[in-house]
Amino acid sequence: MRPTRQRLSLLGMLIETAPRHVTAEELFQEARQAGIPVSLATVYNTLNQFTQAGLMGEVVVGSGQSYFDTDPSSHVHYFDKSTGEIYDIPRDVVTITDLPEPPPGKVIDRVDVVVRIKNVCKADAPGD
Amino acid sequence: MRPTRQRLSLLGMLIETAPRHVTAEELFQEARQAGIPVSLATVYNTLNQFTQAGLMGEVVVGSGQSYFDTDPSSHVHYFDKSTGEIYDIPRDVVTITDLPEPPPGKVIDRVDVVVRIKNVCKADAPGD
DNA sequence: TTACATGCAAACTGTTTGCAAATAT
DNA sequence: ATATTTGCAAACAGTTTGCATGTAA
Repeated sequence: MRPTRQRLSLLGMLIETAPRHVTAEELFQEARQAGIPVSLATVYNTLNQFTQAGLMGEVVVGSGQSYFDTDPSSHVHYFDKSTGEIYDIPRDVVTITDLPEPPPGKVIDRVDVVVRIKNVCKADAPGD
Repeated sequence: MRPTRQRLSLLGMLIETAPRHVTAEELFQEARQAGIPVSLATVYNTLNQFTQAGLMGEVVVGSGQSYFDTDPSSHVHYFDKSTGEIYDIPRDVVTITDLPEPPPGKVIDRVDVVVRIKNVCKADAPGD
Protein backbone atom coordinates (compact mmCIF):
# COMPACT_ATOMS: atom_id res chain seq x y z
CA MET A 1 0.00 0.00 0.00
CA ARG A 2 1.70 3.13 -1.20
CA PRO A 3 1.65 6.37 0.76
CA THR A 4 -0.03 8.39 -1.93
CA ARG A 5 -1.21 11.97 -1.63
CA GLN A 6 -4.84 10.96 -1.21
CA ARG A 7 -4.23 8.21 1.25
CA LEU A 8 -1.99 10.37 3.39
CA SER A 9 -4.46 13.23 3.33
CA LEU A 10 -7.41 11.06 4.24
CA LEU A 11 -5.44 9.34 6.98
CA GLY A 12 -4.43 12.72 8.33
CA MET A 13 -8.01 13.93 8.39
CA LEU A 14 -9.13 10.80 10.16
CA ILE A 15 -6.39 10.98 12.76
CA GLU A 16 -7.11 14.63 13.47
CA THR A 17 -10.78 14.01 14.03
CA ALA A 18 -10.51 10.66 15.78
CA PRO A 19 -12.25 9.10 17.51
CA ARG A 20 -15.18 9.25 15.19
CA HIS A 21 -17.52 7.37 12.94
CA VAL A 22 -17.66 8.43 9.36
CA THR A 23 -19.31 7.47 6.14
CA ALA A 24 -17.52 7.51 2.82
CA GLU A 25 -19.74 10.32 1.62
CA GLU A 26 -19.01 12.44 4.69
CA LEU A 27 -15.28 12.01 4.42
CA PHE A 28 -15.47 12.76 0.73
CA GLN A 29 -17.29 16.04 1.35
CA GLU A 30 -14.86 17.07 4.06
CA ALA A 31 -11.91 16.30 1.87
CA ARG A 32 -13.30 18.37 -0.98
CA GLN A 33 -13.94 21.27 1.39
CA ALA A 34 -10.42 20.97 2.71
CA GLY A 35 -9.19 21.36 -0.83
CA ILE A 36 -7.98 17.82 -1.11
CA PRO A 37 -8.48 16.56 -4.63
CA VAL A 38 -9.93 13.12 -4.23
CA SER A 39 -12.72 11.16 -5.82
CA LEU A 40 -15.52 9.37 -4.05
CA ALA A 41 -14.34 6.07 -5.45
CA THR A 42 -10.93 6.61 -3.93
CA VAL A 43 -12.47 7.44 -0.58
CA TYR A 44 -14.32 4.15 -0.70
CA ASN A 45 -11.23 2.27 -1.73
CA THR A 46 -9.14 3.92 0.92
CA LEU A 47 -11.60 3.36 3.73
CA ASN A 48 -11.92 -0.27 2.75
CA GLN A 49 -8.17 -0.67 2.62
CA PHE A 50 -7.68 0.96 6.00
CA THR A 51 -10.35 -1.25 7.45
CA GLN A 52 -8.91 -4.34 5.90
CA ALA A 53 -5.52 -3.38 7.22
CA GLY A 54 -6.93 -3.24 10.72
CA LEU A 55 -6.56 0.52 11.05
CA MET A 56 -10.30 1.10 11.21
CA GLY A 57 -13.42 -0.76 12.13
CA GLU A 58 -16.72 -1.10 10.40
CA VAL A 59 -19.97 -0.50 12.20
CA VAL A 60 -23.00 -2.20 10.77
CA VAL A 61 -26.21 -0.54 11.73
CA GLY A 62 -28.47 -1.20 8.83
CA SER A 63 -28.85 -1.90 5.21
CA GLY A 64 -27.92 1.29 3.60
CA GLN A 65 -24.67 2.95 4.22
CA SER A 66 -21.53 1.77 5.91
CA TYR A 67 -19.95 3.54 8.81
CA PHE A 68 -16.25 3.40 9.42
CA ASP A 69 -14.83 3.74 12.89
CA THR A 70 -11.43 5.22 13.61
CA ASP A 71 -11.30 2.84 16.56
CA PRO A 72 -10.86 -0.69 15.26
CA SER A 73 -11.04 -2.31 18.67
CA SER A 74 -14.08 -4.17 19.82
CA HIS A 75 -16.63 -1.96 21.50
CA VAL A 76 -20.33 -1.30 21.61
CA HIS A 77 -22.23 1.45 19.85
CA TYR A 78 -25.34 3.46 20.30
CA PHE A 79 -27.14 4.10 17.07
CA ASP A 80 -29.84 6.70 16.71
CA LYS A 81 -31.73 5.99 13.55
CA SER A 82 -33.56 9.30 13.66
CA THR A 83 -30.32 11.26 13.38
CA GLY A 84 -28.08 8.66 11.79
CA GLU A 85 -25.57 9.24 14.57
CA ILE A 86 -23.37 6.61 16.16
CA TYR A 87 -21.80 6.98 19.60
CA ASP A 88 -19.33 4.79 21.38
CA ILE A 89 -20.36 3.18 24.60
CA PRO A 90 -17.45 3.18 27.03
CA ARG A 91 -15.68 -0.14 27.07
CA ASP A 92 -16.34 -2.57 29.86
CA VAL A 93 -19.60 -0.89 30.68
CA VAL A 94 -21.35 -3.52 28.68
CA THR A 95 -20.58 -7.09 29.52
CA ILE A 96 -21.44 -10.04 27.37
CA THR A 97 -21.09 -13.45 28.91
CA ASP A 98 -21.76 -17.07 28.12
CA LEU A 99 -21.40 -16.99 24.38
CA PRO A 100 -22.14 -20.51 23.17
CA GLU A 101 -19.81 -22.61 21.09
CA PRO A 102 -19.98 -21.76 17.43
CA PRO A 103 -20.98 -24.52 15.01
CA PRO A 104 -18.32 -27.12 14.18
CA GLY A 105 -15.64 -25.86 11.86
CA LYS A 106 -16.38 -22.27 12.75
CA VAL A 107 -14.84 -19.79 15.07
CA ILE A 108 -16.16 -16.53 16.38
CA ASP A 109 -14.82 -13.71 14.27
CA ARG A 110 -16.28 -10.86 16.26
CA VAL A 111 -19.36 -9.88 18.18
CA ASP A 112 -21.23 -6.83 17.04
CA VAL A 113 -23.46 -5.08 19.52
CA VAL A 114 -25.57 -2.10 18.56
CA VAL A 115 -27.84 -0.42 21.06
CA ARG A 116 -30.57 1.25 19.10
CA ILE A 117 -31.93 4.33 20.75
CA LYS A 118 -34.86 6.53 19.91
CA ASN A 119 -36.62 9.57 21.23
CA VAL A 120 -38.71 9.19 24.34
CA CYS A 121 -42.49 9.39 24.38
CA LYS A 122 -43.12 8.40 20.82
CA ALA A 123 -46.23 6.33 20.46
CA ASP A 124 -44.23 3.17 20.55
CA ALA A 125 -45.32 1.24 17.54
CA PRO A 126 -43.34 -2.00 17.25
CA GLY A 127 -41.61 -0.86 14.12
CA ASP A 128 -40.73 2.56 15.35
CA MET B 1 -54.18 -4.25 6.61
CA ARG B 2 -56.39 -6.29 4.36
CA PRO B 3 -56.11 -10.05 4.15
CA THR B 4 -55.33 -10.18 0.47
CA ARG B 5 -54.42 -13.29 -1.47
CA GLN B 6 -50.72 -12.39 -1.56
CA ARG B 7 -50.46 -11.45 2.08
CA LEU B 8 -52.24 -14.59 3.21
CA SER B 9 -50.10 -16.78 0.99
CA LEU B 10 -46.86 -15.23 2.12
CA LEU B 11 -47.91 -15.40 5.74
CA GLY B 12 -48.81 -19.04 5.27
CA MET B 13 -45.44 -19.84 3.76
CA LEU B 14 -43.65 -18.05 6.55
CA ILE B 15 -45.64 -19.81 9.25
CA GLU B 16 -45.06 -23.20 7.70
CA THR B 17 -41.34 -22.72 7.53
CA ALA B 18 -40.89 -20.86 10.80
CA PRO B 19 -38.62 -20.36 12.57
CA ARG B 20 -36.41 -19.02 9.87
CA HIS B 21 -34.58 -16.04 8.46
CA VAL B 22 -35.45 -15.01 4.98
CA THR B 23 -34.60 -12.34 2.48
CA ALA B 24 -37.19 -10.74 0.25
CA GLU B 25 -35.59 -12.28 -2.78
CA GLU B 26 -35.67 -15.76 -1.27
CA LEU B 27 -39.30 -15.53 -0.28
CA PHE B 28 -40.13 -14.16 -3.69
CA GLN B 29 -38.49 -17.13 -5.42
CA GLU B 30 -40.21 -19.63 -3.17
CA ALA B 31 -43.56 -18.03 -3.75
CA ARG B 32 -43.11 -18.12 -7.51
CA GLN B 33 -42.12 -21.79 -7.32
CA ALA B 34 -45.14 -22.50 -5.17
CA GLY B 35 -47.26 -21.02 -7.91
CA ILE B 36 -48.23 -17.97 -5.93
CA PRO B 37 -48.56 -14.98 -8.21
CA VAL B 38 -46.77 -12.19 -6.43
CA SER B 39 -44.32 -9.50 -7.39
CA LEU B 40 -41.03 -8.75 -5.73
CA ALA B 41 -42.27 -5.31 -4.78
CA THR B 42 -45.20 -6.83 -2.97
CA VAL B 43 -42.93 -9.22 -1.12
CA TYR B 44 -40.90 -6.26 0.05
CA ASN B 45 -44.01 -4.35 1.04
CA THR B 46 -45.47 -7.32 2.83
CA LEU B 47 -42.34 -8.17 4.76
CA ASN B 48 -41.99 -4.58 5.81
CA GLN B 49 -45.61 -4.44 6.90
CA PHE B 50 -45.35 -7.67 8.87
CA THR B 51 -42.22 -6.39 10.53
CA GLN B 52 -43.78 -3.06 11.29
CA ALA B 53 -46.79 -4.84 12.74
CA GLY B 54 -44.52 -6.74 15.10
CA LEU B 55 -45.09 -10.11 13.45
CA MET B 56 -41.50 -10.39 12.30
CA GLY B 57 -38.12 -9.09 13.22
CA GLU B 58 -35.35 -7.64 11.14
CA VAL B 59 -31.79 -8.85 11.44
CA VAL B 60 -29.12 -6.42 10.40
CA VAL B 61 -25.91 -8.11 9.46
CA GLY B 62 -24.44 -5.80 6.92
CA SER B 63 -25.00 -3.16 4.36
CA GLY B 64 -26.50 -5.07 1.59
CA GLN B 65 -29.58 -7.09 2.00
CA SER B 66 -32.08 -7.26 4.79
CA TYR B 67 -32.99 -10.44 6.58
CA PHE B 68 -36.41 -10.91 8.08
CA ASP B 69 -36.90 -13.19 11.07
CA THR B 70 -40.09 -15.07 11.73
CA ASP B 71 -39.30 -14.67 15.40
CA PRO B 72 -39.79 -11.04 16.36
CA SER B 73 -38.62 -11.49 19.94
CA SER B 74 -35.24 -10.29 21.06
CA HIS B 75 -32.52 -12.84 20.58
CA VAL B 76 -28.99 -13.17 19.36
CA HIS B 77 -27.81 -14.41 15.98
CA TYR B 78 -24.85 -16.09 14.49
CA PHE B 79 -23.99 -14.79 11.08
CA ASP B 80 -21.68 -16.58 8.71
CA LYS B 81 -20.62 -14.16 6.04
CA SER B 82 -19.08 -16.87 3.89
CA THR B 83 -22.40 -18.62 3.46
CA GLY B 84 -24.77 -15.74 4.15
CA GLU B 85 -26.54 -17.89 6.73
CA ILE B 86 -28.05 -16.70 9.97
CA TYR B 87 -28.71 -18.96 12.95
CA ASP B 88 -30.47 -18.26 16.18
CA ILE B 89 -28.52 -18.53 19.36
CA PRO B 90 -30.68 -20.04 22.09
CA ARG B 91 -32.12 -17.38 24.35
CA ASP B 92 -30.58 -16.78 27.72
CA VAL B 93 -27.35 -18.37 26.62
CA VAL B 94 -25.97 -14.96 25.97
CA THR B 95 -26.22 -12.46 28.76
CA ILE B 96 -25.75 -8.75 28.37
CA THR B 97 -25.41 -6.73 31.51
CA ASP B 98 -24.73 -3.19 32.60
CA LEU B 99 -26.03 -1.30 29.64
CA PRO B 100 -25.40 2.37 30.32
CA GLU B 101 -28.01 5.07 30.36
CA PRO B 102 -28.84 6.34 26.91
CA PRO B 103 -28.31 10.04 26.17
CA PRO B 104 -30.90 12.45 27.58
CA GLY B 105 -34.17 12.40 25.73
CA LYS B 106 -33.48 8.97 24.34
CA VAL B 107 -34.55 5.52 25.30
CA ILE B 108 -33.20 2.17 24.29
CA ASP B 109 -35.23 0.79 21.45
CA ARG B 110 -33.54 -2.55 21.17
CA VAL B 111 -30.15 -4.16 21.39
CA ASP B 112 -28.86 -6.00 18.37
CA VAL B 113 -26.22 -8.62 18.88
CA VAL B 114 -24.66 -10.47 15.98
CA VAL B 115 -21.96 -13.04 16.53
CA ARG B 116 -19.96 -13.21 13.35
CA ILE B 117 -18.45 -16.58 12.71
CA LYS B 118 -16.00 -17.77 10.10
CA ASN B 119 -14.20 -20.91 9.13
CA VAL B 120 -11.35 -22.05 11.32
CA CYS B 121 -7.73 -21.93 10.27
CA LYS B 122 -7.99 -19.13 7.78
CA ALA B 123 -4.91 -16.98 7.80
CA ASP B 124 -6.59 -14.49 10.03
CA ALA B 125 -6.18 -11.19 8.33
CA PRO B 126 -7.90 -8.43 10.33
CA GLY B 127 -10.47 -7.86 7.66
CA ASP B 128 -11.25 -11.49 7.06
C1' DT C 1 10.06 2.07 -16.29
C1' DT C 2 6.88 -0.44 -14.26
C1' DA C 3 3.59 -1.69 -11.17
C1' DC C 4 0.18 0.46 -8.56
C1' DA C 5 -3.27 4.35 -7.59
C1' DT C 6 -6.55 7.61 -9.20
C1' DG C 7 -10.72 9.53 -11.42
C1' DC C 8 -14.56 9.32 -13.99
C1' DA C 9 -18.55 7.31 -15.52
C1' DA C 10 -20.97 3.34 -15.98
C1' DA C 11 -22.41 -0.93 -13.84
C1' DC C 12 -24.39 -3.12 -10.05
C1' DT C 13 -27.32 -4.63 -5.83
C1' DG C 14 -30.90 -4.25 -2.94
C1' DT C 15 -34.84 -1.56 -2.13
C1' DT C 16 -38.54 1.86 -2.89
C1' DT C 17 -41.92 4.39 -5.61
C1' DG C 18 -45.47 6.20 -9.24
C1' DC C 19 -49.24 5.02 -11.43
C1' DA C 20 -52.72 2.26 -13.84
C1' DA C 21 -55.24 -1.98 -13.27
C1' DA C 22 -57.16 -5.22 -9.99
C1' DT C 23 -59.30 -6.38 -5.58
C1' DA C 24 -61.36 -6.30 -0.86
C1' DT C 25 -64.91 -4.29 1.90
C1' DA D 1 -68.59 2.33 -4.71
C1' DT D 2 -64.45 3.35 -2.80
C1' DA D 3 -60.33 2.92 -0.68
C1' DT D 4 -56.58 -0.22 -0.61
C1' DT D 5 -53.35 -3.32 -2.86
C1' DT D 6 -50.98 -5.11 -6.64
C1' DG D 7 -47.60 -5.28 -10.46
C1' DC D 8 -44.55 -3.42 -13.43
C1' DA D 9 -40.98 -0.65 -14.63
C1' DA D 10 -38.48 3.13 -13.53
C1' DA D 11 -36.21 5.55 -9.89
C1' DC D 12 -33.13 5.43 -6.24
C1' DA D 13 -28.97 5.11 -2.83
C1' DG D 14 -24.85 3.32 -1.75
C1' DT D 15 -21.07 0.94 -3.44
C1' DT D 16 -17.96 -1.24 -6.80
C1' DT D 17 -15.60 -1.68 -11.18
C1' DG D 18 -13.26 -0.99 -15.99
C1' DC D 19 -10.18 1.48 -18.12
C1' DA D 20 -7.37 5.34 -19.48
C1' DT D 21 -4.40 8.61 -17.13
C1' DG D 22 -1.33 9.86 -13.54
C1' DT D 23 2.11 8.78 -9.98
C1' DA D 24 5.32 6.46 -6.63
C1' DA D 25 9.21 3.37 -6.47
